[in-house]
Amino acid sequence: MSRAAKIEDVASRAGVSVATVSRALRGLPHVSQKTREKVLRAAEELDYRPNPHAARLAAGRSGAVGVALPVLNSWFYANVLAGVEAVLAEEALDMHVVVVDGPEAIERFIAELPSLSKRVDGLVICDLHMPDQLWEDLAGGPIPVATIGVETGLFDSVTIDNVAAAAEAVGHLLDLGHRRIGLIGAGPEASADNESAALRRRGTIEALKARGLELPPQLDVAGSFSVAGGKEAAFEILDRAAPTAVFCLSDEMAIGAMWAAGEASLDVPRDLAVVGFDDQPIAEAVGLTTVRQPVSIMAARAANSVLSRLEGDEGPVQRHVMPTELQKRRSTDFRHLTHVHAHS
Amino acid sequence: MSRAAKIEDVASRAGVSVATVSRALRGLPHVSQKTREKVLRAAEELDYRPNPHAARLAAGRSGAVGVALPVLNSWFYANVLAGVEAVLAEEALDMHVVVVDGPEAIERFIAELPSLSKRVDGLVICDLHMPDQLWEDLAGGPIPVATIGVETGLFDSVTIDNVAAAAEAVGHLLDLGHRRIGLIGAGPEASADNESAALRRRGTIEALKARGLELPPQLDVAGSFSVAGGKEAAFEILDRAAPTAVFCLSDEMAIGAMWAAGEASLDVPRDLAVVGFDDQPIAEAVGLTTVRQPVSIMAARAANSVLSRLEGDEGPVQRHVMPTELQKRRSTDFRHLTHVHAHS
DNA sequence: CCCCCTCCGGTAAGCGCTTACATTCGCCAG
DNA sequence: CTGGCGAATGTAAGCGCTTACCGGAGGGGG
Repeated sequence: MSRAAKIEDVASRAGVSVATVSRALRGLPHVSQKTREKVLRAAEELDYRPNPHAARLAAGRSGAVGVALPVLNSWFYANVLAGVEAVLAEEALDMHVVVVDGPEAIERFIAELPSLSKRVDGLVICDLHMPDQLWEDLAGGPIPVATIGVETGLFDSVTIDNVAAAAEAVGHLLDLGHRRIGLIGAGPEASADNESAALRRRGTIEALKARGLELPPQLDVAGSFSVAGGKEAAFEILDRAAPTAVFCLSDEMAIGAMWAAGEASLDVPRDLAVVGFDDQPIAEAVGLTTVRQPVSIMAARAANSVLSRLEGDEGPVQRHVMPTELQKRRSTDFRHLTHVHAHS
Repeated sequence: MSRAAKIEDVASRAGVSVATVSRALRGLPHVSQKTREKVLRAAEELDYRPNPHAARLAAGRSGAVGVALPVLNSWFYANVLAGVEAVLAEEALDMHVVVVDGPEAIERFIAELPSLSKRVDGLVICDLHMPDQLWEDLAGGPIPVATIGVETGLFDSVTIDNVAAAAEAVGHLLDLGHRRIGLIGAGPEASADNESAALRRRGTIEALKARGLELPPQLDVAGSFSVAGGKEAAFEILDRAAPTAVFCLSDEMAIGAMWAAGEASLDVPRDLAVVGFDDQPIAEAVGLTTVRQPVSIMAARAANSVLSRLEGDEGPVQRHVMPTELQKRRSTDFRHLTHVHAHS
């Protein structure tokens, strides 16, 4: 295998200068049709591949877009990634994944931001929380950014109305007659690092208040966004407050809660109604009532925002608020409840 | 914001040459302790960040590792990604994700391979199938590769014993007395694009044969590796051959099959036993018997293989075959017939 | 006291592109 | 026929870093 061809090789084979090759290969103007074909043929024959690093160095662009998210192996974030990937692939852009989990990773992310800005042309940031000052620094930086799940006012964002979505979910439970409703996934301290959770908690509280109810501390527990986390939190809440329903901030947690209910010999939904959040495919399979959010569409929209900024769009910051929809299923099916809660 | 500092700025501020700065910053020898400190201080003061593209161009290394996989939003691949990411993050390497789904994406992947080789230093390839010739080309290429789920003999690989794992799963069903066992996820044509599925199918057939049984075509159906795919395939198989058990090649499919059973008013496991593959957390939550494979450990191992090759390890090709373990749960529990929650 | 060897550190030549600017080439109006 | 004017192409200066190679400075043995 001879060493890889460089632009110079193509140039001499096509009998033109490197500048012409560069222009021809990138479809720039000021190249005659004939020359362009000659160049393309030469490149083809040599199986020429431009060296991306050289191109990036010279042009100052990197041909890559970064995606920052807190974890990879949850349904939600995997789908965010998939959504972003789909649009980047379309544009032949590289996808650079950065996982920012936990405080010290955020620390590192922040420290590396200037460096990151040099290696990607744009950035999609999902559910990351950092001081306002740093967002502003980012906004002052060289690359366009779009956020998912966070609203800074500085960048294009795509979010859902977490408050309303949670209120709808909890309202559904209230309509069914539930009065002791547990919330799993936020906890009183929520907001520091999980804005969505905090907002959903607020929606929950508002829905309760609208009926003259409160969210007592023992029905308001945090927990990791996983099956195990949901299970654990559910056990805790069942133990402390005997709720008739729980609203879990992710489907994984909800499934964990259903698991816990089963282990506690509680029937879902008769003894415990469960509502989740996300509507991953498994939710429908197990009959879980949940809030659907259009994850990959949201991700795609964020990616597209970055792309259009990259293409020079200087318009005002766009805030996309995507629709959510409560999917009512067996886990809250009122027909199982009529007898039990008829007059509560 | 003044323009970003370059190495030259650091050099003059520290009163040394750029060469010394480069050496000092990268921890190379031939720099006295005193000089190194001086340089580090200058770099710190200027908030200097090396331009990765320049570094890569000059050094020929890219500081990034690629990960190629067929999809992002399935539990298995999301965990592969997470596993790889964890080790790359440790080494401060960038992760470059390439999704290769479907024939024309493979086509494109192959076409872009030479180019990809220039932008990453190494590559982890997961469950990709392409002609031997191309694997050999890759092996002749400049970057180390490790594979997950495929065994080429040319690269370090990490796999599981799919045949044995499937045989164990099916053996379990046979031990329970099942005789009409459906297989979902492979199908008679398997192998073209999904080697793992083909091997698991072989294991299934072998286990059956060991008991003098066969896998009739109507019990041997393909299907997409998703909840919906599993559901659909299950309906088909239930309709055509009334099995007493199904072995699904992923947990998602198994959950889809359980869903289908429910819709067909069949009790799991009484009327239909279900076995999955992967053992994602949800499997335990829903009591699904399944084959556990250590996904993120496998991914991490593959990533580490690439890293050690990158560090110059020239040893012989390593083939890691990771252990699997059948997790027996309610979905195949014959005792379930009498005790509804006889499960820990 | 001189020489050679070892460390440090500096000089400068790239790495393979992009692009501002210069140059050439047609072609048409005068 | 010739000057002029775009369009096409070439020239060459970087982009910011790495590294081969070279010189200089100590230090110890002869």
